[in-house]
Amino acid sequence: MEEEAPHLLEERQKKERRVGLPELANAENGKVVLRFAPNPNGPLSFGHARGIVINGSYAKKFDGELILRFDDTDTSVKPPLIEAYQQIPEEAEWLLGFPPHRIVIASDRMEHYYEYAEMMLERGFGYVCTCSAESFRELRVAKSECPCRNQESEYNMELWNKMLDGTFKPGDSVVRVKTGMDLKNPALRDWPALRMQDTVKNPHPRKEIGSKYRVWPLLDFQSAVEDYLQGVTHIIRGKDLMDSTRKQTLLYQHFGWNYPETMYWGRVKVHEWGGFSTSQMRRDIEAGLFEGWDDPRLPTISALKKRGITSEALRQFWIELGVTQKDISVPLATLYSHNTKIIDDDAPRISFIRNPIKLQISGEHPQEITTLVHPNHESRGNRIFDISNHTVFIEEVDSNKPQLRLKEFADFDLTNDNAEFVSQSRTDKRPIVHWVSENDCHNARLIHPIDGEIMMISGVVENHDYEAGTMVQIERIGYGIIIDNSTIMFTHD
RNA sequence: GCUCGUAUAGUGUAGUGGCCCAUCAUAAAGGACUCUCAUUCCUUUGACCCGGGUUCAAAUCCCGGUACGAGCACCA
Repeated sequence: MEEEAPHLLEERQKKERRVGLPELANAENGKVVLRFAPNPNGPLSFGHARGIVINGSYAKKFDGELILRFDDTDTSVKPPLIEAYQQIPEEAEWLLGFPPHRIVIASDRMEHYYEYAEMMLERGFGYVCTCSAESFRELRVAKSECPCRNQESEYNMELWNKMLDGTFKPGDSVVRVKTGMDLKNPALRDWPALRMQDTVKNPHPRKEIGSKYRVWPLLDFQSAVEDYLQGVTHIIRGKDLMDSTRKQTLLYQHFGWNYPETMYWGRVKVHEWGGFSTSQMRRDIEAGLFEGWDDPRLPTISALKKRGITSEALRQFWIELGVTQKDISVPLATLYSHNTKIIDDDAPRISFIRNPIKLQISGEHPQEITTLVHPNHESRGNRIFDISNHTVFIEEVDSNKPQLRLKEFADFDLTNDNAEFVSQSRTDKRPIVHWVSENDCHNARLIHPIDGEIMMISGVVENHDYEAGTMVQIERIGYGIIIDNSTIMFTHD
């Protein structure tokens, strides 16, 4: 049987659960080229991370390339932010663990777009349309052609030159791709490829570009041409761009090109954040509602990084969600759970006392207590608390417990601010609370972003010399990241 | 209005006609370990949108409905 019908044996096998990313159609090892193309109108946000992680992971898996492309062709509606040109590649590298293989800036590639626009006009599958946006909208709905559609290519070139030399003004004309006004899908009918922008009034923020160009490509055209020029083999993007694929495929047919393989993901919301738009965040920051792009309340990559979310957790999170076209809403708990698994084994334990209450200790007791930096790793060393002055701090919420055990120290009975030593060994089920000795702590604050507010919790923290950026486990509170010697940012439970 | 897409436990996700009285994770609840409300481990709860059809056999294919989302921008 093995020889005659091996497939029958194979089919008996239990199907294994697929883990990780789904298969990529027509992917040849070493020849896969993917791209992620954000508008640099702000630094990367949580949602962008999906594009970086998914495309980057496929590039890595197939030993291919990831292009990071700045689609910065709009200077008025969503103008680029100059800092983003540097910040985005840094954030992309942080997220991926490797830098993008190529970086392409659309505003550096205008001559190419012009070249293909002219080719389109010369070959007769594009035309300069001088109808107003409103009147064309009516034509699109009515499935009727506009008069400009049947112009000779010489005349189109004439009008094109009027766009280039500024005889035409923004709004006067636009270059359209001839796809058909009778197409079933209204979104595809003779779509606009290039338009004019007033770059004197709204100069491009890159100073080498500034007011250099009047005519600018729109996304569908620029992206399509650039994907071709860069040899992109696979496009993975949001399903809101499905009609973009259809538009671009029609353009590719005109040029005689083959469109890349495409995959889409659905819309993602986070329970705690709702939707998020870069433009809106930019307005809010400029209005002073937030401290900056890395304000811990914001769903940006820089904020998450600053709060102590690891890139590894972000990668696992997005890969786990996969590339389904479902519109989903996920809780942050999922991301936090990944993060906990990554940091816990390494995070030193530290005591932070919120709203500290000072306690005088009476009775015979040890002068010094030693406890582990990490309960699962003795090799990580000890923490030492000196209580020779008989003074410790506990949290205010613990101070109303008449009987308690100071963790790793001893059982005590409380009366007001006095703690009577009972026993060093554990004698009953009294609650165990964390504490610090007055001799080994200093004033500190815990920054806790919650519900759109930033709570500043003052207290005392045990003395430590952890560097900024160290992830710690704050005993009985959660995980946090060291900001400086007297500041910890709360990361999550 | 036209066009397109999606629909599996609370939340995500696997599943492409028999292996599925449905996978894994997360969440919740309970428990073990533990001198943290941490980590680790164990247990439990819990789902194929609805209605037809095709087939010996459907979560999986087809049709209809419903719900949700997206596009129809001189934004990306």
